[in-house]
Amino acid sequence: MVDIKIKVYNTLSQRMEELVPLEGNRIRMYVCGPTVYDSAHLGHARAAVTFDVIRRFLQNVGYKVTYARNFTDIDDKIINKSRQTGIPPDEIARIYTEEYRRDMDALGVQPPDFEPKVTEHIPDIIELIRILVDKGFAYQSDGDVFFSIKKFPGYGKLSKRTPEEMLAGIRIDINEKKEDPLDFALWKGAKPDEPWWESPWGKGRPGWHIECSAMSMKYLGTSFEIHGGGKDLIFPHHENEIAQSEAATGKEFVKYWIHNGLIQINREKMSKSIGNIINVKDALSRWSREAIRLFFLSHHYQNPADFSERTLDENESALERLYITIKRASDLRKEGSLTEDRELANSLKRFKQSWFEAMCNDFNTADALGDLFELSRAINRSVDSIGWTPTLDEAIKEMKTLGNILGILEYQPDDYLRKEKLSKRPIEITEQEIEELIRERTEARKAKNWKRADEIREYLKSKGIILEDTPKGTIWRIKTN
RNA sequence: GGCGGCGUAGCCAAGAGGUAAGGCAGCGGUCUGCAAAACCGCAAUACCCCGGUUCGAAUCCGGGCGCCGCCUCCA
Repeated sequence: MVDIKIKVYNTLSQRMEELVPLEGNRIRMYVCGPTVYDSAHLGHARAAVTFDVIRRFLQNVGYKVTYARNFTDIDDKIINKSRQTGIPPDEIARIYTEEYRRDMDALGVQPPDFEPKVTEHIPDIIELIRILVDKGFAYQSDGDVFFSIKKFPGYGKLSKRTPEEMLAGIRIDINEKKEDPLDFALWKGAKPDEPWWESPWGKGRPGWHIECSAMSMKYLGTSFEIHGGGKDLIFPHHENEIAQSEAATGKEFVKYWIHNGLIQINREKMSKSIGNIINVKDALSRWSREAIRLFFLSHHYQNPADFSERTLDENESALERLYITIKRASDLRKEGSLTEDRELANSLKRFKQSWFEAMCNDFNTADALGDLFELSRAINRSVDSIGWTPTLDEAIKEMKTLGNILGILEYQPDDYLRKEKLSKRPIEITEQEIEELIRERTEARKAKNWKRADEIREYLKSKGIILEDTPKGTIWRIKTN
């Protein structure tokens, strides 16, 4: 059994609640994945990283987590893209699905247990719509099938507005096929040149919301613990999912609704129309994946996160600090005091506990990171004052473990400090040349030829290489900024 | 117009009744041939403003000001 109390903010109740599984210690979570018609951007990345960390944390404290994230691979946007490019819709979907997987992998996001695609679940979707029609929640109208929001009394409970309020601000075109302007499509009759599937209502394709109901219930059951996604999905997407699912099953669909805040660029929404989209690939060409994760995690997941190059640079520097700590502690000779470092042991205990408290408080990664940095300082202090002790090994191990739950500190220190950074800012010098110059400089230093030694260090610095003279010799790393 | 959120040091960002985490940048010191890294120290004295509740408020309440999101495809 899991004996730790985790509090989560539930969008549905608008308050913090204790996370309690519907049964046993199993947590099922479904997160809305991308519509695959274009490259993944930082918004997709944040959602993926947020729930990746939630999943890792829940697993770490002992929950058995089943995680599903869908691909919407048939949709108006895909069809439009196909028209623009001449590439068939299924090919568009295939290209961007693969790209999304590569991008998420590059960000260190672990693949979900299930990644269902809409086009592979048409029969499940049709079956769900049929149930809704049979129960009188949905009606057919000229080849389309609509959900009748009037029939579902709870409509608006997630987004906290009544149908009257929604109607007041409505800007959508009035569709005369609908009985009520707020009704939404479950099934769309095929127009000429559109992909279609056979259904009891004629040729067509699923509406946008029904897929997530059908697929989440298929893989996770008619009721499950966590459903997540970006805040922008609360209405209408998630509101509609609740209506469809609960109308069909008569049961509560999801216990906890979790929504991550959106990425902003210069205090402004990131969007196609503004033209300020930052792709995952572009971000990764400039910053390490862990610096990007650190950027997300240094904000509470519910808050907006304002992107800027400066902030990302700062996160890269901060990450470097942690890796340098690991490196200098790991490089110590395992000799000297075999007794434990009491002070470090106490710090370790304290910061570890504080870290878990932060994570249990609605996955407050920003707070938790503070503990990681404090642990880092405690480790450095121990290295400076005592040197190697068994406690030090333990502290480093723990620091990595806590970092790993956040999906950081997964590199070997040298791989991060040299190779990873090298790939971000190519330098015009080879590792061999660097090593050779370091040897020459070491000789110069032995001869107390400080002029030559400083010359070499300055030269390497101009190439983006930082040298450090340590008791064990000279080490190098790539300059951060 | 309706609904929701935000405003904390030069910058980023936690905290949400008990006297301001952490990171980046900066300054001073220790260490160093000099550096770098690390460590120590300094740095918010009204936490947007004005009132109120309280022994006590950045945290709660009321009123302003500024900014943002959703209501339309969107992570």
